[in-house]
Amino acid sequence: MDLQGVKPVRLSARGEYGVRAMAHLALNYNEGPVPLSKVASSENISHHFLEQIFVLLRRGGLIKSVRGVKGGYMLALPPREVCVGDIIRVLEGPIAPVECVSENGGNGGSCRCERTDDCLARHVWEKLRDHINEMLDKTTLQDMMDWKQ
Amino acid sequence: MDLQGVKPVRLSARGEYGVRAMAHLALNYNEGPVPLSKVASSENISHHFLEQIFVLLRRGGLIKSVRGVKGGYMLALPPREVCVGDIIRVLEGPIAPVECVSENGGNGGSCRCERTDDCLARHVWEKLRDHINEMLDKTTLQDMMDWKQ
DNA sequence: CTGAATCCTGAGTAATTTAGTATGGATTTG
DNA sequence: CAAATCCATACTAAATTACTCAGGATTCAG
Repeated sequence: MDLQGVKPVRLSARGEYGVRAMAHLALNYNEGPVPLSKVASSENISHHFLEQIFVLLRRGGLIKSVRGVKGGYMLALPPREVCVGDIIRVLEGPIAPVECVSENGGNGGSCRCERTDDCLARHVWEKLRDHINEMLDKTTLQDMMDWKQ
Repeated sequence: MDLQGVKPVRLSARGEYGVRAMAHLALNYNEGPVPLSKVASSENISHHFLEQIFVLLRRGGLIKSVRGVKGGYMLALPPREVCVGDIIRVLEGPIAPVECVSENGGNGGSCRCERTDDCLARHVWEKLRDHINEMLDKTTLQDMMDWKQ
């Protein structure tokens, strides 16, 4: 068994691109819509793939769109009010290290372990899940811009 | 695009099973080797798949094996000295949310974003990576047993 | 009022990864 | 020697990922 290409606790390209694209929109907040082609080329993301990502972000209420010539996308809220956790959850679903401790998880979903209370590992997964969510929810797009120097 | 089956920041079955199996061995520390079949059946894990996991754990120095009848596996160190982060890294490689901030990553690997310094997202990934590793490195098998009541 | 720039929608797909299975060999104890 | 165990390599079906493809709808400029 090779361990090449095995990467734990990873985001998919959707989440990674999505956060980068949202940061791009944050930098242009209040300057009118930014066309998708602009974001795609400047962030080096496939145009069509980014289109799919923006569909999810729009449906999730994180961005607004303007159609037609001079159209484009813009943040639906000020950068201070959009956190990275929101972006990732909209693009990838609930954040959890294993199914057991996922939102819908518990025991209803496709949990790989049928025990609940007497599972020694469960508490680790819960703590990890909460750590990750808390950190991502505390970090806003504004924070990301402020870190830049 | 459906969001079914999309789960961010997940462990693979290898990591999840591995931690459960190690916890099982921890409960039997200093009581002689535990046969793989015992762990597999009691943890509801495929025998052959768990065999592959134990190969990695042994090569990683986390467990020792005894061959033959009455053989089996046991922790190579006391539960206090084995952390969850070690287990996951042995089974799944370096823990990082995106390639850019992975061990080998930086810019050498297959990073999806070629910018390094001026990437607004980078700092978020670094903080998230450090948060996750720190939490998993602070949690030992002994801690997991102590949490049980 | 037409053409270009944009957003919008759904289907399709090649490559990779995952979570195993299959097969058989090596070692030790009773 | 037989059974229980570990050890090693190769294979594979299903799912997922990261897109591409094809075309439609809307708006603005000239």
